[in-house]
Amino acid sequence: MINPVTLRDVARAANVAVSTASRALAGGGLTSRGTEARLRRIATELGYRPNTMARGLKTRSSRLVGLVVHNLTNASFRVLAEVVQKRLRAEGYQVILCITADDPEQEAETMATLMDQRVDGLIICPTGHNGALLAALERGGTPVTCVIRRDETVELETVLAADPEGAYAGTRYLLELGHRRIGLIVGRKETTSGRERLSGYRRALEEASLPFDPTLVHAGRYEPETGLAGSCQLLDRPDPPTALFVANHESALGVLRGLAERNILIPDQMSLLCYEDMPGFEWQRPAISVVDSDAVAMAELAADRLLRRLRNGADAPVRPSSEYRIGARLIQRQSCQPPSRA
Amino acid sequence: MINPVTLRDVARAANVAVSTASRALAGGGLTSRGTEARLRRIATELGYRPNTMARGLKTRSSRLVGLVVHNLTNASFRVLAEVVQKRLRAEGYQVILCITADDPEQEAETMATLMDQRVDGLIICPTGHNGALLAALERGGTPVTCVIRRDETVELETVLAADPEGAYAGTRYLLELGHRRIGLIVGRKETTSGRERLSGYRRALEEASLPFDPTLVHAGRYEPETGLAGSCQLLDRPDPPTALFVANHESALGVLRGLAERNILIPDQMSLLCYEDMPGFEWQRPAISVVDSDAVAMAELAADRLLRRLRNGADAPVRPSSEYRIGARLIQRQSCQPPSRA
DNA sequence: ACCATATCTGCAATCGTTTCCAGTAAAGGC
DNA sequence: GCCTTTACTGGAAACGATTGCAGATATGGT
Repeated sequence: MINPVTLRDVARAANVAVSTASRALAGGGLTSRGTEARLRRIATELGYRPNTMARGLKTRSSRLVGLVVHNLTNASFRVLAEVVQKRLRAEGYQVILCITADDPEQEAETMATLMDQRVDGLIICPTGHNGALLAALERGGTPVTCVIRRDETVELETVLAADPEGAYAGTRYLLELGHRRIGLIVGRKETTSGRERLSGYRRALEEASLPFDPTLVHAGRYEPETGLAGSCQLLDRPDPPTALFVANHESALGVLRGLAERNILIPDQMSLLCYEDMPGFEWQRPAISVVDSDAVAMAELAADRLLRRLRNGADAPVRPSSEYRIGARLIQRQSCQPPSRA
Repeated sequence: MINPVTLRDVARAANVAVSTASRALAGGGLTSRGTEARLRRIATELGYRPNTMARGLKTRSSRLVGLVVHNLTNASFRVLAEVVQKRLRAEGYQVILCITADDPEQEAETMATLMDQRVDGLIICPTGHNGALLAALERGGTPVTCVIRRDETVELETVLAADPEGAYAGTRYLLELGHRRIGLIVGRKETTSGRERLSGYRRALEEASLPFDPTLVHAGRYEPETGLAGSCQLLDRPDPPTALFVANHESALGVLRGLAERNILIPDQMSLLCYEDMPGFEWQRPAISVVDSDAVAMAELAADRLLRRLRNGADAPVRPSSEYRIGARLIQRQSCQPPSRA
């Protein structure tokens, strides 16, 4: 930096001590109104900007928070990043973006560097394999808020989608349309969302006194390839389902292709319902009906919870476990109909 | 932080001065091999992690770089964020994510806080209204690399897509298929990309000795609504074009809907070519052909250029202007055909 | 007039590092 | 064995802010 005008420069220009300058610029009425105004004027004249590192060193707060996500391709993560960044900036915090690719090792490394930066807080979608590190952070006084996924190994403030209810509502919607054979393409059982969405599906089936047919379920990673593989499995059997419930928007791309390649028309020959909304679904013709997990609300809540604890300082009342759920909404568009032939 | 084990603690535990401890852990052979090993051992035993703020205060480098983009919805920005984050992290830098919504005021505010953080460098897609601030940063010794868009008001290292060539290649491809009336849906003239893509389109037309018909061009923001409006304008005329060149992937969503609503089949009744690839295009049936501006390559190059200057320190050879262009690639899929009836 | 109080200001220590400057001890040259 | 060089190490001063403490001035009560 060529022009590092420091507090000392400001103080010198105003003929006061640095301490006075500091107090004046901090406001809070610790100096006379006169000096405060004068210092403020001189500071802006000189273009003084406080050095965050020096301040942080002294005050032990960096005004930095870490945001740790698996990627930015998934719409939930993307929204999370946008919303969190916006909300935190409004409160004077900067966001350090970290991407782990859902890899525990990268996650651990990331956390180490975030601790080095002395971040004031952390919003993370955990892999589930570094609970100890997260707990250590929290114990050290750095609030941690988990989002989208829970780390099962440890008790932390966590914001989740109401997946069981969402999947239940979606399945029930299809059932009420008259579908009896509903294919489910869902996430792996290792993930919270995978398990919970499956459970909601099963509950709706049970309630309708329909047997659970495991061959109608295809589980895989959240990728288009999964959807394609799933549609092969489900559509090419002698008794294909009349409706497909795709529990992730990335897999949905593969499913759409699977359907198109077989010239199966939506919604006339096959009803399609997806989990998690994305821009393309609304614009697609026919527009895809979805159960939206409301990533915006989740992100807002996560930011809110973290900010609350950030404000309280380390002496915040630490509840041992607090889990928040954001309700899912069924958005009916054009991709679901009663089955053509009962 | 409950456990802030400092260098002093390490030094004390090893019975040496802090300065020795500092040198030992820094490596570089300024201490005997024995003490270095011992200090290193003790440091890990105690779980010592250097305080980035204290170090930064002294060394005048924060190992932080700002990444400023308009949003994360656009695929180019998303890729930029992912790639830049990854490359910089590999070199020990953390990325501060900033989102401006293409708003000059937010951009200015963002830049101020980034300067406060004493970021070591900046990668930005500028709005074009804060050139002075960017220039000031650069002059102050903080390297700034612009990407995707250029700030016309000032000379900075800039990485751009080869938009004129890309649009030319795309248009030419359609011309060679035999199309003579090609609709263009493009960005606003205020943006570099909008102007340059239009110019490439015109050049291809001229070369083919075809007249430029301004009524075949629809310009607007990079949003689905633009595509929808554009398709209304172009498709509902008595003499609609036989091919559509959509110069942005977000508008493409609107165009796809416009076509679907009119039951116009791709590629039989209308050829469709888009600018900028996105995952959906490949999975769509028919798969959409694109001119891809290769956001990954742009991001890599931007990160490379910034890193190079970061390594050289402020004494880097500052070339007054250096503009890099990343070539576009035509990816032929299934959405383009010769026109059905000449 | 005098003292207690309230208001403001300055000095100096501190946060956790790095780095300059000496100083000590070992090594080597003669 | 003495002197120069080399190899390590320790002390102390930064970096740029905040903040406890004490001193100085103004204010008010009597």
